[in-house]
Amino acid sequence: MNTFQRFYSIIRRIPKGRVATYGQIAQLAGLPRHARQVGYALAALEEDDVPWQRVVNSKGEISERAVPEFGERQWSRLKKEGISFDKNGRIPLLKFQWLPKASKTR
DNA sequence: TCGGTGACGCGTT
DNA sequence: GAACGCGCCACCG
Repeated sequence: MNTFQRFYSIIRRIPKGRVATYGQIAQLAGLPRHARQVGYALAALEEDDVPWQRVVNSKGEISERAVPEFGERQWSRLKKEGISFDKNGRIPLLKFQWLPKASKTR
């Protein structure tokens, strides 16, 4: 299993209505400080079986990228999952961040 | 092999 | 809080 797939498997565990940060994904994958690689992995993502929209940066914002169109799609998907944004366009992590240990089931 | 780039994050100023 | 600097590493020319 390569690095990317490790990240993908973690991301697939994020429950609907919750979000996780890049750094968090890296840490859960056993690779602390590899947040950047997580972003790179998502950029190279093709499959649609990974809830990439649930991954945001440490400030709770949707990271900017080459094609703004994807950012808007991410925003609408999260909105549809019940996640709300504050007036700064950020997600209140204290309320929506996924906490693996707190979420039972293994 | 080398250097630039990139969905990032954290400590320092 | 904003601006910097640096660590990290896969990918590409």
